[in-house]
Order: sequence, then structure tokens, then C-alpha cells
Amino acid sequence: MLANGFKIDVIASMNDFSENAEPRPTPAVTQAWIGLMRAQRRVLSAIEADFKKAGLPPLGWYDVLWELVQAADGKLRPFEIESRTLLAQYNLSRLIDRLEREGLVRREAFDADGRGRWVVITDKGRAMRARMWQVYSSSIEAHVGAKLSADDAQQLASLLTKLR
Amino acid sequence: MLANGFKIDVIASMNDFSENAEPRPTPAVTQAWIGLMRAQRRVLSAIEADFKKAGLPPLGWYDVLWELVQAADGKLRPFEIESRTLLAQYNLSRLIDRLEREGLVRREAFDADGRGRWVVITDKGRAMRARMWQVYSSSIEAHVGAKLSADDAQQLASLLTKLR
DNA sequence: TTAAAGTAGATGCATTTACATGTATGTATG
DNA sequence: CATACATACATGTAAATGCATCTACTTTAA
Repeated sequence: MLANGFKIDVIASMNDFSENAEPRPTPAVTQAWIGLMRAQRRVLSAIEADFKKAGLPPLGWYDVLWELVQAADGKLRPFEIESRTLLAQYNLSRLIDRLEREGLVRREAFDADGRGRWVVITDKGRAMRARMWQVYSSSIEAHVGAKLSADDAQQLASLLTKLR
Repeated sequence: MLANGFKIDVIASMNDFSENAEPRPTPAVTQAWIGLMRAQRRVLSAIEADFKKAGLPPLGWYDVLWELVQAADGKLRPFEIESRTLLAQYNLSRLIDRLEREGLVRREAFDADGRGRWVVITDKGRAMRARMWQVYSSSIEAHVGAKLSADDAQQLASLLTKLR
């Protein structure tokens, strides 16, 4: 994911492929992408470490629980969770398995469409999410907030929005 | 990793935990973090898709090959690659296995220290890296460069640098 | 020296992820 | 209505990852 290689590469591509040249990123763009990869990895692994230290399940669980807490009646269809979390369908299916095994959610029939299911958060699931947030929030503050001014955070959030 | 939950949660934590309160992130900080996660995932999966479409190996291979190309004599010790790429030791060890199986690198003895190894990039490895960069660079441009002004890219790169 | 502790790297095993495909149900078209 | 195609979700299998531990050395220091 790191590609500090833009200098040589861009030049090479300009020389060797200039005829039917595809657009190449500027150094700033490449640095932005590499920075995005590195920053995300660093912070994510720091957060995951905090979770593990606290005896909590992986961060991915939080997203699903959070979406369910947000939803009316604490329930969503799998495909809804999928689009909200960007999880792949097969990964979500198995993540729900694990959550269900731990009693944090349960699957229920969705009568209006025989193909569908409800995923319903349980009280235990709500409690777990709240407990996770305690760790998560202070972890975000430590690994992100502490390193940015208020303005930086605003700007960063707004720039990242553009990458959709 | 999405946690749009700061509204409720920050308030809750202020109410319920204000005595020995750990620092909580501001909404902007949380949004920056969520944005970082989402943007990275989105772009990464778009890039991985481009790689697959081009019949190329996973993006992770690029990093290692790139570091080797950068290095003097095209070789590095595994622990050096590790720190440059942020890969876990055991993951790198197995990634090198795969690269070696494909003839892109080879392991050589490191005489000065019997515990050490050299990882040396082969010609085939150099060629592969160059081929990957063709796809990678245009993919970065498409999924990152195209969505940011020159100024945006500069700012984003610089903000992300602060997260170390 | 030599035992203890540290470092570099590999590896067995369990869990997770990716990919392809399967099963069941729904919708659309002729 | 019958056939074709689409959608929602699950799952078998292979590959990648995480974790703990192992082996082989090196360094430290008694």
C-alpha cells in the first residue's frame, strides 16, 4: 500500500507510455493515498490493541451493533447493515453468526419477504455496544483527537468526505 | 468501524462517567476517524478490484516489492521490510513465502548474523512491480486524484501525516 | 566460560476472510 | 401461467491472518 515510488514511476510512465497515457496521479495525490493507508492502519491497530487489552471483541462488531441501535426497534435486514457498513455480504453473514452465538443479536423471520431476515439486537447486545463505546471513544481521542487541532479534525473529516 | 454514535454516546458519557472521565473525542474527531475508515476501505477495495481485473496479485505484494526496489542492491532484511510496511512479522514471513514461490524474490543467507536473512528482489520481481504500478497509479488517480483538487490533496496528505 | 536473556525469523493451529456457488424466494415477460 | 432472471442470504472450500510458540542464533553479564 505504500508507494513512495511516484517520482521514478511517474517519470517512467511519462517516458515510456506517453502515447496512450492513462492519467497518473500527482505526487500530492499519491502521498495522500499512502498517508491514508498508513494512518488508517496505524490507528486501527492501536484501537484494536486497546480493545483486546480491555477483553473486548473485534472492532467490527461495534459497527453492526451500532447500526442496530440506531435503527427503529433495534432491527435491520442484513442487506441494510451491509450497505451501511460496507461489509461484504458473505462476511456479514458470518459476522452475524458470531454475534448471534454470543447472544448479542438474534435472527428473526421477515414475513413480508420469504428471502429476508431481521437481525435484532438483544439487551446483551446493547450493553456490549455501550461497553465497547467506552473503550472506543477514549481510544479515538487518544489516537486521533490528541494529534489534531479542532480545525485539523474538521478539515480532515471534510476532505475525507470527498473521497466517496 | 463506523461510529456515528458520538451524539448520544458523548452525552451519555458526560452524564454517567463525568467523575473519573477519560477524554472523549469531539464530533469532528469522531467524524474524521469514521471518514478515515470509510475512505480507506472504499478506495482500497476499488483498487483491489482493479488489480484483480488486471490479473495482478494483491496490493500488499506491491509494498514489499517497492521497498526492495528502493533499497540498495534490491535487498532488505525481513525486519526492515516489516518496519517500513507496518506488516506483522508472521504476516510478512508468509508473504515472503508467496513472493518467493512466484519467483519475485529470493531469500539469501545473511552472513554477518546467523539469525538474519536477505530478501532479494529478482528481475521478475522488478518487472512485476513495474507492471503493478501501471495499474496502481491509474487506479490511485481514478479513485483519489479525480476526487480532490490539487490543494485538497496537499492538505489531506499533510493532515494525515499528523496521525503518526 | 557459560548460563540467562534477547532477537530474527519460521510455523502449528484456530479464526477469519475471499470467492464461488447454492438454496430459496421474488419479479418480470411473453 | 411458465419460464427466465434477479434478489436475499447461507455455506463449502481455499487462502490469509492472528496468536502463541519454536528454533536458531547473539548478546549480556556473572
